[in-house]
Amino acid sequence: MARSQSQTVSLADVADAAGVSAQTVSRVVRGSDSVRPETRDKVRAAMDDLGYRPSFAGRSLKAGRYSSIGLVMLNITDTGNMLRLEGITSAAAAEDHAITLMEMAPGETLSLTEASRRMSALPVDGMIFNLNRMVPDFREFKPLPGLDTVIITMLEHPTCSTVDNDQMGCSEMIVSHLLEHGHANVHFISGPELSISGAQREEGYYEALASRGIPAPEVLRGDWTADSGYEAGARLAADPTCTAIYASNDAMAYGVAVAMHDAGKRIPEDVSLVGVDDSLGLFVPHNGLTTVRFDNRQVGLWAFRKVTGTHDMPRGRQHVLIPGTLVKRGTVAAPPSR
Amino acid sequence: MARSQSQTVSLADVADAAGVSAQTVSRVVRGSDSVRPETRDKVRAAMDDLGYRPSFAGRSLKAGRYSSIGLVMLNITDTGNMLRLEGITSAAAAEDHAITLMEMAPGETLSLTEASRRMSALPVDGMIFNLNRMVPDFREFKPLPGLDTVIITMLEHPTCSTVDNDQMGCSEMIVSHLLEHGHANVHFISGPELSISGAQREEGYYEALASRGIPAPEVLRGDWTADSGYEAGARLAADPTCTAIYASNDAMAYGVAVAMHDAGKRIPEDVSLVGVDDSLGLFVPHNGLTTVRFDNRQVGLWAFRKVTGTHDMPRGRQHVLIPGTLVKRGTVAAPPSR
DNA sequence: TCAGAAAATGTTATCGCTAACATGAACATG
DNA sequence: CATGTTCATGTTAGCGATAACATTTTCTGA
Repeated sequence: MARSQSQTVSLADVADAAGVSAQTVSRVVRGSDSVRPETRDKVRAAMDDLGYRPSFAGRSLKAGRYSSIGLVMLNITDTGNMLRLEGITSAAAAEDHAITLMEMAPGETLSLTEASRRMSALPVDGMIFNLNRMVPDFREFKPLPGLDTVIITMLEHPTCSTVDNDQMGCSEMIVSHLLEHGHANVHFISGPELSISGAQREEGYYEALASRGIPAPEVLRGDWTADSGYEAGARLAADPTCTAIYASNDAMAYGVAVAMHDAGKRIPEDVSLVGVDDSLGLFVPHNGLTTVRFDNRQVGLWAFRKVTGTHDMPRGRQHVLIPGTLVKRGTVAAPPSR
Repeated sequence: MARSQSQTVSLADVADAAGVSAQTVSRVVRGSDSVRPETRDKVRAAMDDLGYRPSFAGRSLKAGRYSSIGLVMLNITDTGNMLRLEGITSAAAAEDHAITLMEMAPGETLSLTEASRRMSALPVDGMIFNLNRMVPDFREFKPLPGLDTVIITMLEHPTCSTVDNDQMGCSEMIVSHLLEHGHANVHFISGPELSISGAQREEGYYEALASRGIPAPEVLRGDWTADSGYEAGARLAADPTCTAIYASNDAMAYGVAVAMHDAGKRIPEDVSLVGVDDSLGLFVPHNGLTTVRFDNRQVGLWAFRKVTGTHDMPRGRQHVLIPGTLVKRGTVAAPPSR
C-alpha cells in the first residue's frame, strides 16, 4: 500500500505516520540500539510506506561533513587518467565516500585557483586535482583552508601533497636495461612538448645517459601517436649507429616497429625497442613489446587516502612517486655484432 | 590582512564583519542588483577577509535541489565507458551541474535497486546507470520517485529511458558494406558471451544475413582480446570459402590481421576485414582498418540531457539508439576471382 | 517641503536532520 | 513501598542559506 509520493518525505512525515517523534525515526535510520524492537518495526513500516529517503542536505548540514571528495580532471580520455579515476573511485567506495567529478573544459583558462573555487561550492571535504598538463598558476596556488588538497602531478608543490608515477625512474630503468644488453647508446623519441610526463621521461633519459658519461644523440620529437612514431622510426632506421630505441610511449613504439619492418630491419635482432605504458595487447613481432607499466590505480588510491587521511597516512605535506615496473618481453636483445 | 580561519565561515559571520544583515550578504553572493554598490563592496571585502565560501548543504537544503546528477558505473576501465563519462561530464559542465560518481565494486552483487538506494543518499537530482553487463534485476527495477533515472543500455526498460549505441545497425552496415563489394558471405567473430553489446552485434549480424537469405557460417567465439582474434583468424585462414570477416571489435580484427599475415594471406586482396570501435591508431597493412566508430560522447550527452530535461527533451520514456559511422579504410575489397 | 513611490536593507520562518538535554516509564533494591 | 537506576522516547535548538514579508532609507515631483 505504498502511496505514490511526488513530494519529498521527511523524517517528520515518517514520525507523524508512525506516531513517534522525529528523533526516534532518526534513531531508527541510524540504527541506534536504544529503540524498542516493536517501535523500530513500526517506524520501518512507515518509512517503507511513505518511501522515505534521508536527505543528504539535511544530514550534512548538521554533520558539517559531506563524506565526499572532489576530483578535478583536465581531460578524461586517456588510459592513465582512467585508471587513476578507477583507483580513486574504488578507494572511495571502500571508505564509504562519494566522488564529485568536475571537468575543466578544454577551452577554459586552466587555473587551479579557479577550479578550486568552483569545486568548493560543491559538497566536498577535500579535493584531488589530476593534472596532466601545465597550468599557469601551479606554484602560486594555495589550497582553500579546511579543504585538504592533493595534486596528481610529478612536480613538487610548496603546500599541497603530490603523487604521480615515477617518470624519471622509468627512464633510468629503460636506459639501464638497454645498456646492460651491450648497446653503446640509446635513442629517444619524445612526447609532445607540453606534456609534463613526457618532459620528465626526457629529463630522466638525459640524466641516465649523463650519469654514465654517454653523450645523448639527437632526440626525435613525437606527439604520442603511432604515426609520429612511424616517422621517427623511419629516420632512425636510416641511422646505422642506432641500435637501441626508447620510445616514450607504446603507441610510438608501435609506429617505430612498423617503420623498422618497412625498412627491412628486424626487432630485436637489428634494433632493440622499449616503450612505456604497457597499453598494447598484441605486438607485431609476436614476442611482444618490452615496456614499462605504471600503477596508475595505485596513484589514485594514494591520492584518495592522503586527502581523507585514512590508512594512517602521515599528516604533513608529502611528494610521492610510485615506481613503474619494467615488463621484459621480446624487443630487447644485444646489438648486432659489426 | 586575511585571517587564517580554520572554522567554516557562514553568511552570518560575514554579515557581522560587514555590519549588515545576513540577507544582504546573501544578496551580494547571488549577485542581486538591489544592493548599493558601496554596501556590496563592503560585503565583498568582508567575504575576502574571512575567506567565506557558500555552504553547499545550506544552499541545497533550502533550494530542495542539488544541481548534481549521480552516475553509477560498473567498471570504468574501458574506452567506451570513458567517452560516455566524458560526454556526461562535459554536458554537466555546460549546464552548471556536478557529477557524483559511484562505482559498483566488481565483487558486489550487481543490483540496480541496491545501487539506486545507495545513490539516493547522495546529493543527486537524478541518476544515470551505465550498464555494460547484465544485472539480475534489470526488468524489475523501479526508479525512485522524484529521481529521474536514465539507463545506458541497449535493452529497452519498462519505466526508465534508455540510450546506447546502435549495435544492430552497426552489424547491418558492416554486412551490407561487405556484400556490396561482391562477397558471397561474411564470417563473424563474436565477443564474450556475457557482453550485451557483443550479443547485439551478433544478433544484428544474423539478422542482416537472414534478411538477405544468406545462411550464416559457423560463428567463432572470441573474448575481445587480440589473442582470441589471432586464434579465430588462424582458423579462418585455413577456410578457402572465407573471403570476408567481421570481427566484432578492433582488437580481435588486429589479431585476425596478424594471423592472416602469418598464414601468407593478404588483406584486402585475399580477405576483407572489418572491425568495430575505431580504437586502433596505426594498422599493420598501412592503409588502416575499416571499422565502425560509435559516438559514445553523444550517448553520454543524451543521457545527461534526458535526465535533467534540458535541451527541450521530450518528457516521457524514450529508447534511443545512437547510430555509429562506418569508417572506410583499406581492409575491404572485392573477393579474389577464382 | 512633504507625501508617496521606489530602492535598499532587515526580520522571520523554514528547509531536514541530529546532538544535547529533558522527561517519562519500567524496573531493581533495600 | 519509597527511591534510585536504567532504558525508551520526546523537546529544543541550531547547522547555513534564502523566500517572503516588514521596515527603513532615498529619491521624485508638485
